[in-house]
Amino acid sequence: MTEHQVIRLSELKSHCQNCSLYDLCLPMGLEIGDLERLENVIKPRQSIDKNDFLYRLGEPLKSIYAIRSGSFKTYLTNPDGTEQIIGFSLPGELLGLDAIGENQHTCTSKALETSNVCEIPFERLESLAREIPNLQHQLFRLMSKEIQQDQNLMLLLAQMPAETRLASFLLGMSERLNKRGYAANEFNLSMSRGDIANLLGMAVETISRLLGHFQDDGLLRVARKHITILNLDRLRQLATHCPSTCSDSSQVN
Amino acid sequence: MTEHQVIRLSELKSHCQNCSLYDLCLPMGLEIGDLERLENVIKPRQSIDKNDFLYRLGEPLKSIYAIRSGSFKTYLTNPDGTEQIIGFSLPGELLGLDAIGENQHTCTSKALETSNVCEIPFERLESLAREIPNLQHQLFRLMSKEIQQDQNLMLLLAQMPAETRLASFLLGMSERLNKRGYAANEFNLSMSRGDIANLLGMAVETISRLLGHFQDDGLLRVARKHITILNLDRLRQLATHCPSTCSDSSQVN
DNA sequence: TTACCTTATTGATCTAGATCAACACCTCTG
DNA sequence: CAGAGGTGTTGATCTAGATCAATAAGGTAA
Repeated sequence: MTEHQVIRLSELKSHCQNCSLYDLCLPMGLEIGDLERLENVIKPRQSIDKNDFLYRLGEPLKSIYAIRSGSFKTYLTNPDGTEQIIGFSLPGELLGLDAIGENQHTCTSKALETSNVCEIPFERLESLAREIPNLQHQLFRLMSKEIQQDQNLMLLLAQMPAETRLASFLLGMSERLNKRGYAANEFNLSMSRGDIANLLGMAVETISRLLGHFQDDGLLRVARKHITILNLDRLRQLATHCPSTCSDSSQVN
Repeated sequence: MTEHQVIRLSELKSHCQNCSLYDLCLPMGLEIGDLERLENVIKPRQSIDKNDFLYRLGEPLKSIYAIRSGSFKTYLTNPDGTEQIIGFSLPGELLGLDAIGENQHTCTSKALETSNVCEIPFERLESLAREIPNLQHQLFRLMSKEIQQDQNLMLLLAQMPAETRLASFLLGMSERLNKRGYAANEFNLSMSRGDIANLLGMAVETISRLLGHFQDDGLLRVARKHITILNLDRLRQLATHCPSTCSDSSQVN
């Protein structure tokens, strides 16, 4: 009984300090004292079942969320009811920043698998940010990063051929997962082919075929959702270099 | 002589209070006292010639900019040297927010015509934002809006046919210009066809042809850069409704 | 004014990738 | 474990819009 209570009490508070995602997430760079103040604002982690919504289009902004585990897809719904996925989110990333502008969510976020999030009431975060300069800066930084990410995707969508889009997507997943402590060359995609196709603005069939080609060319091994990258360099070439008439750019970043 | 000095002194300070763009721009919602503090931080307006850069990819973040007059195009440059326009900016809008994440600009901004901007040193703005809650909120709001805008463009690029993209673009320009006090149904495009094509991920020829069709259909009158919208309702239909078979929503899981 | 260059329009082809179609396969449920 | 609905693969066609090509119309500079 007492033990049970102790456990529950301890779970009522987030522990950013012990979190392995610390340096990817909001509290990055905060000092111990400030960190504790932030932890006091963060609500206990919540478990979200697969296919449950974290928030939906039109809901008023209450909180933003930091992903502890699992993954999400975020999408817009256009007038005719079709959805447009605008991104997948991984542990350590913040969700809900879109809502600040209108004070309500402009998109919907749905769990791709059972996931855990830290909930951060926005009003309290905002006032805390005024008191902790680093926190304010961190928030600006994270929003700015999201702008950048979106812009990079726009570039892909506007002018890159399908091959480049998919290579770039896989590379991005690899890098992001790697930052979170997973292997860079072997991972599971939590989203369906349809979701990937939707994000990248192509047909499911094209995704399937390209994965096949990549495999034939010895770039990847594809087993359903499990991807093994066999030739990172060439994948990187495909992702940056556009294959057709791009003379030669010896820029490798 | 004295008169001359007086004039110059008065120009050394921005006057958000008298600015017609007040309620679109950063100072929106600030109280008089706070507004004056912000004005003291803002550097005197600067004139930028056509084709001059406001900032360039890779430059360290010093300031963000509010457009007073004129217009800009902002673009990424990808490895092979081609550019991808990620947006056009109009008076009252803020430029440079992308740079906060990496502390350096991740894109380039170039004047489409002779323009005036207010320069706002970012560090001073950031510290002022800590002292003025409304200003902080306003900054969050504007960044969030930029995220939203980018996401909407992603939707266009990923799944809308060319006709819808262009209709949506024209409608957007009309609405934004209208907010700034210009006529909604008659305006000049300051950017070239090539720039529009690049933004929307299509070929110049397609832009030209579609503008022709829109004109034939009585939607617009096109005279080089001068656009007159003749049938706003139908243009709006084209922009939202996708023209083909949008009967039922194709859901993606 | 002419000469030159950039931007825009228009027509004729071509192709990347969408769509259509058929099938294989998981993974749930009862 | 049979049957059903979702998800993935593969092949055959089709088409929106790119590319190629030629011309026109401004703009700018001498």
